[in-house]
Amino acid sequence: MAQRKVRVRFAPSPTGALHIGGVRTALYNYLFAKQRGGDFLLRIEDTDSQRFVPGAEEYITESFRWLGIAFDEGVGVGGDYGPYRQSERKCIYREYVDRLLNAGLAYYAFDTPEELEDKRKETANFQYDASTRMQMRNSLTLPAEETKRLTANGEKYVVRIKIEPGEAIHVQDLIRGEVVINSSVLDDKVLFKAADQLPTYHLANIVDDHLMEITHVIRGEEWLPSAPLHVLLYRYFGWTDAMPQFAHLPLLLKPEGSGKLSKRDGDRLGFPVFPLEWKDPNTGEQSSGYRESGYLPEAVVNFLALSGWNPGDGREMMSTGEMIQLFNLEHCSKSGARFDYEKGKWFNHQYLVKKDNKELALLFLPVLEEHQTEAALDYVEKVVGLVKERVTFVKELWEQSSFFFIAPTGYDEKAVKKRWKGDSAAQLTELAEVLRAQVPFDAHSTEETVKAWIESKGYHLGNIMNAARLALVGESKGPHIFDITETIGKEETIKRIQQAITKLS
RNA sequence: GGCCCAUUCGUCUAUCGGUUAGGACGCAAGAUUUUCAUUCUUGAAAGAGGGGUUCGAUUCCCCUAUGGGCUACCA
Repeated sequence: MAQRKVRVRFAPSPTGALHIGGVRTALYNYLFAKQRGGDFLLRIEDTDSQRFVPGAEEYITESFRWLGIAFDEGVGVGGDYGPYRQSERKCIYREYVDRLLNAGLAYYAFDTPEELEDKRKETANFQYDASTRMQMRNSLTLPAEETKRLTANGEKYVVRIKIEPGEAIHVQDLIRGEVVINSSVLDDKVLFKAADQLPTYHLANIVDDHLMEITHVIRGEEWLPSAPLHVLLYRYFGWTDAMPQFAHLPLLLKPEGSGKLSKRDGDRLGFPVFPLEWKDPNTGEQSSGYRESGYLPEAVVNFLALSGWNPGDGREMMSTGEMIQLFNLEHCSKSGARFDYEKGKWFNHQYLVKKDNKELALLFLPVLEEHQTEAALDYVEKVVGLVKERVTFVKELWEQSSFFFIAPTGYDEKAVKKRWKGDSAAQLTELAEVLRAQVPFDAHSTEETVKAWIESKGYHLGNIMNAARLALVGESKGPHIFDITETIGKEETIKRIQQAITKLS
C-alpha cells in the first residue's frame, strides 16, 4: 500500500466537560501525529441530539488551547475535509446508508423501542441478530410493498447492519496485537435513525474517518468490543485497503476502589478530573478544573502522558517536544492505570520550580489581587524566587510569602512560646541599632555584620535569629532571614522588630 | 449472564528466556539548616495461583482467580 500521510483525529461528543481520560487520548493522538509529521484533527461527534450540552464544544476547544495541544484541522480551525461537526454532515451519511441498503448489507427495522424492551424482558440475553431478526418487524420479514409503504409514510424506522454469523473477525491492534471475535456475538447495530435523520456513532465514525483519510484510530479501550463491527463496516463499503490501523488505549482507573475514573471521583477525592472548571448548564453542578486549581498546563501534559506510556529509558520530566520525539505505541501499556494524583502534584511542583521567576510572578499577580495586595512586578519576582521551592501550586505562594507584602499583625502562639525568650526584647533592641547602622543592606553584607556582632557579644545565634524571624514573619517559617531583610528593606525590617518588641514584651 | 481485554513494589512503570527484578511517586530513617520547607543519602516494598514448554521462566502456552471494558434508536 502506498505510504499515506499520517492523519489522526480526536472525536469527542459535546455532552459535557472533557474528561481527563479524553484529554490523554487526544494527547497521544497529538504526539503520534507530530512525531510522524502528520495531521491532528478535531471532529465533533454530535449525532445524539438528545445528549447535546450547550457550551461543551467551546469547553473542549478552550481546554486544548490551555494545554497547548494544537489541532491542524477541524472544528475551530478549518480544513479541506470539512465540515467537521457531524451534525453538519447530515446529508453525507444518507448516501452511504443507501449503499448498504441496496447491497443487502443493511435493512430497515420498524420495531418500536417499547417492543424491543418487551423482547429483552421476556427473552434473557436477547440480541437483535441473525438468530432473532426473522422474528422481528423489518424489511427482511415484511413484504416489499409493506416496507415501501412504511418508509414512505415517515414511519419511525431505523437501519440496521446485517451481520452474517459464524465468521471469525480479525482486528489488528497496534497495542494488543491480533484480537479475534466471532461475528455471531455481534448484534445488528443500528446505523441510522429516521427520527432525526442522523447516523449513529458507528456509521458516522467509519464514513468520516474514511472521507477524512484517517490513517490511525487511537482511542480508548472501551471501543475495542465494537472494533470488529467497524472492520466489517469497512469491508461492506469496500474500503478495506484504506482502513485505518487501530490502537486501543488502556483506561484511566479510579485512584482507589474500582472502576474507571469518573466525573464524580474528582470532588469526592479532592482533585480535578477536568482540565477546566465546568458548570453543568442543566444540573448546575460545579466541577473543579486543573487550570483553576493552579496547575501548570505543561505539568498536566507531562503527567498525563506518563500514565499509560513511558519513553522506555526511565525519563519522567519531558517537554512536549521531547515527548513528540520519544512517543510510540509500543511503549503504551496494555492494562488500565490507576490515576496517581499525588504524582501529578509532584510534577506540578517540579514544573513550578523550573519556571522562570517572571512568568511565575505574572501568574501570582491575580492571587495577590485576591488578597487585596499589590506590588511592583520585580518585587513579586524576587519574592517568588525566594519561596517557589516550598510550594506545589501557585496559590500556595501566598501562604509562603504574605509577610513580604504585609507586616505581621499577630504572632503565632506556639512560635512565641518557643522562640521569644526573656532577653529577646533587649537583644532585638540592640539588633535594630546594628541594622540601622548597616550600609549596604544586601543579604550577604547584613549577615556578616550581624553574625560578627552576635559573636562579639557572645549571644546565642539561634536565639537571636529565631526571635528576629518571629518579628519579621510572625511565625516560624520562611526563607533565609537575610533574604527577607534585603527584600523588605531596612526601614520595614527595623519597624517590624520594634513592633515585635512592643507587642511581645 | 455473554463476549473481549488485562495482571511486576501501595501507585505509575522498566525488563522483550539467563538481572542481587531497575527507576519514579508516596512512605520511613538519617544528613544539611538560625525556622519551615527544599535538597541529599539510606531503607522497607513486587512478578496473582496452578500446570506445562525449556538446560533455564517475570518473560512463551494453557487453566483458574482477580481486575477492567462492552453488551442502547449514547458516544
